[in-house]
Amino acid sequence: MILLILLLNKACAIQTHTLYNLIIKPETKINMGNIITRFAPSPTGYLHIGGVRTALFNWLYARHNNGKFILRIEDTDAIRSTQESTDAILDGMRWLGIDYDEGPFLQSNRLDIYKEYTQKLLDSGHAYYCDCTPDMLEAKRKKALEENQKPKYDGTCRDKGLKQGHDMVIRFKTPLTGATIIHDDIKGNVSFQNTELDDLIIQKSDGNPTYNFAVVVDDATMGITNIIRGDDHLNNTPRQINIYEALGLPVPHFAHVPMILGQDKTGLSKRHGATAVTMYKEMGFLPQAIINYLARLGWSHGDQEIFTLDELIDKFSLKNVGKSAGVFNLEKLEWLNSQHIISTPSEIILPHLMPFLKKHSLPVDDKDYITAGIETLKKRSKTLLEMADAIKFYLADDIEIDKKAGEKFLKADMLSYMEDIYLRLEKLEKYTEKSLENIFVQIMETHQIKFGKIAQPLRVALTGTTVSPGIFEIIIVLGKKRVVKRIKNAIQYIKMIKTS
RNA sequence: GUCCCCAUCGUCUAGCCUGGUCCAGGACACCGGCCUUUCACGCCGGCAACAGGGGUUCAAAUCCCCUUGGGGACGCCA
Repeated sequence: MILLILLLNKACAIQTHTLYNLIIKPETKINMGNIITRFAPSPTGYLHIGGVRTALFNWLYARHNNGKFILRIEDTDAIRSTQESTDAILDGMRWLGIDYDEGPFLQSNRLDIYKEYTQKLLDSGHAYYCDCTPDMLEAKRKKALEENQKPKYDGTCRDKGLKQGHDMVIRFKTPLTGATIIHDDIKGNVSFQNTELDDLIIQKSDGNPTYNFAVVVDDATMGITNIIRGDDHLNNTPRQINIYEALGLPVPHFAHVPMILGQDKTGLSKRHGATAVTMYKEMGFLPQAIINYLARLGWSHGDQEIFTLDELIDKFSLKNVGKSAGVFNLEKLEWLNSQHIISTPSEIILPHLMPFLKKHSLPVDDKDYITAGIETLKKRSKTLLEMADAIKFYLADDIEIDKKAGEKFLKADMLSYMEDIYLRLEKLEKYTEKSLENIFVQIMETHQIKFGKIAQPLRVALTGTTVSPGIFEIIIVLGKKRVVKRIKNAIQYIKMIKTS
C-alpha cells in the first residue's frame, strides 16, 4: 500500500531524472544500501546557508553509505510558498553540485495521502476535530505566558466528540502520561515528558496538513531511514515520534545537527550579512569551498581542513559531528576559497570566473589566454571577484596607468632603460622564457643596474599598477605583441611627463 | 517563564566515550621573521583556551552534581 502511494506520487512528481536513474544507471540502484535521507526545505525564501549545510550532511551521509538522497519541497503553507523560492533552491543545489536521486516531491501534490492518514488517526481515536478559534487560542497563549506558564493547548475539544465541520482543525491526541525518548545519533538519548507536549494541530482549517504531521507521513511513505536536520527541530521530535507510534509506523533514526550562529552568537540571519547561497556565488566563492567550509563547521576529521568532495564523501560520519553550535566565520571561508582556487585547475575555474568578466565588460573570447592569466592569479586571489579585478590588465586593450604608480616609477631616468628593453624585445624572434631571461641579463649588464631597478617600472608599464604576478610570468602570458605595445606606450608616457 | 540542547584559544576544532602519554594539538585571524622584482603563495616562530564551584580518584579537559552563561522550542510557520 505504502509502496503504491510512493509510486503514484513519483509518477506525478515533476521529475525526470528519477527515470533517468532507473534507466541509465540501474546498477547504482541495485548496489544501493538501504540508507535513505532527504532534504526538505520550505520554499518561502532563498536557499539559506544553514539549509545548505543540512542538505549537505544528508547528502554526504547518503553518498557515504551508498544510499539514496531525496529532495522534498514542503509547501503546505499556501500563502508563503512561491515558485521563485523553489527555483532558487533548485538552482542553488545545482550550483553546489548536491544532486538528488528522487524528487523534487511537492507536498502540495500529496494532499490525498495526508488526508488518508488523518482519517486513520481519526478512525483509531488518535485525533479529533476542534473548533477553537485562533483568537481564543492566542488569548490563552498570551495569558499563559503572562503567568509564566508554558503555553499549551488545554484540550478543550479533546473529548467533545465534534463532527467534521467548516473552519475546523484536526488535532492529534498526545498521550497524557509517560515519556517519549529520542535516540539521537548526535545528541544521544533525549527524554521528554508527554505532559510537556500538547494536542497539536495536524490538519489546518484550509485542509492542508501541518508541518509536524506532513513530515511524518512523508518520511514514512518515502521510506526515509535517517532524518538529519537542525537541532531547532529537536523539540518537535517527540511529537513526531508519538504520531509515528499512533500510526503504527517504524520510527526512523534521528540526528540533530547544531545550528550555525552569527558573530553575536544568535541564529544566523540577514542581520549578519549574507545568508543566501547566491550571495556567496556573487562574492566569488567556489561551490567546493563553500561545501568544504560548511562541512567543517560542526564536523571534523582530525586536523584536516581542506577536503575535496570525494574525500568528504569518503570520510563523513555522524560520529564526528559535534554537539555545540558554531559561529560562521567569513575569514576562514575566504581562506578555504583561496586554497580551493589554488588547487582547482584553471580550466575549471574559467567558467566560474566568466560571469564576473562579463560583468566588467571584458573580452572573453580567447579562452586559452584567459586560462593562462588565471594560472598566474590563483595564488593571489581569495575570491573570483578579486581575480576578475586582477585579470583586467591582461584583457583590456588599453591599460590605464595608475597616476601614483606612474609618477613614482615611470620617471625620466627610466627612459633609456625602457627604450633599450623595447628595442631588444621588438627584435626578439624566439619569445621564450629562456631568451627573455637572456635579454634582461644583457640589459642589466649594459646599464650596470640591478633587476630591482627596472622591475617595478616595467610592471607599471605592463599592468598600469604596482601589484601583479611575477614580471616574467606576465611578459610570457601577455605575449610579445602586447608587451611591446605597452612598453612603447610607457615610453610615450615618460616623454609626456618630461615635457610637461 | 516552562521544557530541551550546549559549554576547550577571538573563531572553527582535536583530545573527552575507554581518566595518567595534555603545564592541551591543528586551522583561520593577528603579530614577528625568512624567501623575494611588487603583491601574494610558501616556510619558520609568537600570542591565545579546558566557564565557575563542589565531589569521585593516587591522578580529571576527560566521570558525577550544582551554578553560571549561551542557544533552541513553546504557531491553523516550517
